[in-house]
Amino acid sequence: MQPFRILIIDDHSQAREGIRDILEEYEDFLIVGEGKNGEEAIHLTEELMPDIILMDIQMPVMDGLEATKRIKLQFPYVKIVMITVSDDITDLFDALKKGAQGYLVKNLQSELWYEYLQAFALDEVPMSKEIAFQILKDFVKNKSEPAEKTPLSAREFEVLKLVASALSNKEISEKLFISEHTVKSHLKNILSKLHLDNRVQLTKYAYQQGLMD
Amino acid sequence: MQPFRILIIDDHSQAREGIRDILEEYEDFLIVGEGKNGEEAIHLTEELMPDIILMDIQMPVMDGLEATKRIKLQFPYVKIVMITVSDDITDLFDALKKGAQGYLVKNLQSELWYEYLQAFALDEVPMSKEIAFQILKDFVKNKSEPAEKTPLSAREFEVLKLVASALSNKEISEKLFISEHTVKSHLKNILSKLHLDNRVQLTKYAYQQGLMD
DNA sequence: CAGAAAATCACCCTTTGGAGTGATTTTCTG
DNA sequence: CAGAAAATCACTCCAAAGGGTGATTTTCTG
Repeated sequence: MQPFRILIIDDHSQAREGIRDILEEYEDFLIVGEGKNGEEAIHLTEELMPDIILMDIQMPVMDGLEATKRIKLQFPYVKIVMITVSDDITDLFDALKKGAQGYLVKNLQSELWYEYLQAFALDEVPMSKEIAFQILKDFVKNKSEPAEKTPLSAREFEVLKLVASALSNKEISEKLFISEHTVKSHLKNILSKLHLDNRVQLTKYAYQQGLMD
Repeated sequence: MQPFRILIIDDHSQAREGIRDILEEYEDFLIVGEGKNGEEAIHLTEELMPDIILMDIQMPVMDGLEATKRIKLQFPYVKIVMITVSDDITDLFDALKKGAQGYLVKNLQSELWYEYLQAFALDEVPMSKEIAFQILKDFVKNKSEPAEKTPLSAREFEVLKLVASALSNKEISEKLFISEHTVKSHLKNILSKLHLDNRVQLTKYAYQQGLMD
């Protein structure tokens, strides 16, 4: 089996080194190139045809989000994982909207990097449930008023998961010891926040985002 | 009190071993013989006079259903429990019609095997529909492999994927150039075949089974 | 070709879901 | 503590979904 060809894009050379050190330990990953901004990312992608691009979000010249959007337009089959320091969670949603398939926090332990990328390369995980959940939770905790992109509350997230588990409103109400009215109310808010129309779309969303087991 | 004398009939030696391993832990069960097809089952029954026969359904030479029918003709007081891998639900009903008093799914936890056989041997359980129903329900819930007997047609699979894409029946009907009635009809059949209740469960199923992109 | 299986459509009826609106209580947080 | 956010509940209305039953046409297959 051939190794997965990986391209690293980050403006900090130490960051690139760190990632390289982590991944070089594993034979099934081959780092085929490195770049330090979005423009280089595009050129290197054309040139090297990597399987996976690890892309920093904040970069000079052209940032990771813009580069992701353009690369996905030209090479939709390339997988792009955004990397970032753990603070700027909100950018993740933009990243996903622009076409990134995954998301990694820089200061993750190296084994987790490997585990995650391994699964990611094999299409097993769109984005791990834990990471997604963690991000959402952090997001709820840290961010207070992004006004436009309102995060789900913990309770709403709970309801979300039960809906996507294919429970009816009635079943959810019994499980949470609240009235069916309340479940409907939560669901209404969830759908509104996520810009979805019904529970089937929500279920699809939950699974695609890797929020479920 | 004497142990119950048990005869195991299964064409797979590992299966027999598995069952033996489970039952040997309990003193009130004694395995008096083993056979690998229906013919052997008949001979061994004449020879050994077991109290209970655990009989696989699918076997070469003579299958478990036929063997059950003949043995019950000759030795009506012998109790026969059909054992089977979890897939072939419909065969179980045939087994009951042919005279089997009970059945067990192979990949049941060992404690349940014991509990069930224990009750069975003591005539505490007249092999009622309750158990059948219970086991069926459990096993539909836990082990939801699509039954081989009823695979989805290509069209049904097409509808399945559209449903799990979160399209409404109306949208699906427009996409496929058929009436909404027909979509409902397909969906009804799909849900029935997969033992699901609604489109949300189907969506969950589709994603969990990796049927979606 | 004939029978079986699949696909198509129709109608009825009940349950569930979702939008809209509004209100009260609880919890969090500066 | 006070105000904000979240959680709770209630009610109406209409659309969507799903079960049951049955029928016709098309396609597959021995």
